[in-house]
Amino acid sequence: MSLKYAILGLLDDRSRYGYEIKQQFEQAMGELWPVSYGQLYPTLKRLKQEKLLSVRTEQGKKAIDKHVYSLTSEGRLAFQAWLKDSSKKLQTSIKDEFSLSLFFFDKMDKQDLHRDLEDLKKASLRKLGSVRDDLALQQGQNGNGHPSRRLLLKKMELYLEAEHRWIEEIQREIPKE
Amino acid sequence: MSLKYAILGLLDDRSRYGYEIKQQFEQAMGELWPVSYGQLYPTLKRLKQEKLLSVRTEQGKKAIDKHVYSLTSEGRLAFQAWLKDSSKKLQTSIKDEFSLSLFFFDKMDKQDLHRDLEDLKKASLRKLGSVRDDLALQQGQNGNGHPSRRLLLKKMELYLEAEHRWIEEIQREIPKE
DNA sequence: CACAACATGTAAGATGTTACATGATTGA
DNA sequence: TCAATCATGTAACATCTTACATGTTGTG
Repeated sequence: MSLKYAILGLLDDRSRYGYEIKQQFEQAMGELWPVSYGQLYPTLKRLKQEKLLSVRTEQGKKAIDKHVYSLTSEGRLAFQAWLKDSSKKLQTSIKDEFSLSLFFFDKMDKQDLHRDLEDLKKASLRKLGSVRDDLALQQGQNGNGHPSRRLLLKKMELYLEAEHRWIEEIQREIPKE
Repeated sequence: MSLKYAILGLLDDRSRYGYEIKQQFEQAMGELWPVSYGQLYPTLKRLKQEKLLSVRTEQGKKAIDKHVYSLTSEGRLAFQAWLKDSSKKLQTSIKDEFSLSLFFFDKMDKQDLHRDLEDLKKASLRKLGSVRDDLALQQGQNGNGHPSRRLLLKKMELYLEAEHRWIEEIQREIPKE
């Protein structure tokens, strides 16, 4: 349900075609929130069926026609209602494969585990570094980047720090045996 | 792909029936990792088709037969290979509805936003409190609980702290206007 | 000329949730 | 007797990823 409102919101400003929606969203959100065509185009189709969007075909210089989407008034209302709705949640899910594997902690080779932990820690720090670089860049071109990009990057930074701390905690707690 | 290995791992110790798998997993993982029947039973069926599990029907006192699953040797190998595999990732996803809504930050009523932020902060602190209570409990019955439960709770605590910090950062950064 | 970027889409599958459907047993 | 717990499942939907399929236009 998120892509739906991302689309509606982008079209609230002006009409756009599919390719453009993806570019714009990912440019602002960065690598933090990728959108695949395999999801985008079917969603546009569905939103059209739901009468939240209308389409017109633009024959530009290009051979391939662009399908330019606009919000219907119904679509605009739907977006505004969503934006105002206060039930939007932060979804902090901690379910992932590595965490599951800890469930079988006692069956694990402790040396393998500590090797994996080292790798995960390195990966975490690498990501953290690149996020911080991005944040610094954002700060540099002051107020130029999309404000939500800064906030998202900040969120990512805080979460990666938490991840890193957690890994170190596991390293401390689990004997190398 | 996670539930698959949760099932295989639980059956590595001994045979179990579906209901029991769910109970055992959720008891150890707590509310942090719920498993629905709508996913469990189809997955069991699929794993049987993949010949990773075998089934026998147990007619106990109950009228409803229990379907008792055991690992095949293939299943045991699959589990061990997974457990040893070092490519298991930590998946820190920061994509959720609230974060998306920040993308449309400039379209938002700032008072609504600050009200929502207050609510989210309260919800975060509530969850954090209950996680910390659980952790204290875990500490109390020393070494009695499942060790991975402690680690998962700790992870949750760190992530909720990050979430809380992030919310406060947004509150600071975005003018109330 | 080759390759990146532009532009559209479909098909299959992974991974779940929610709601429905059924019925027995146990304890208050 | 009434509710909770035990026990099994299906069906519909939701959300997203990956791989496939096709062809043009601009740039080095």
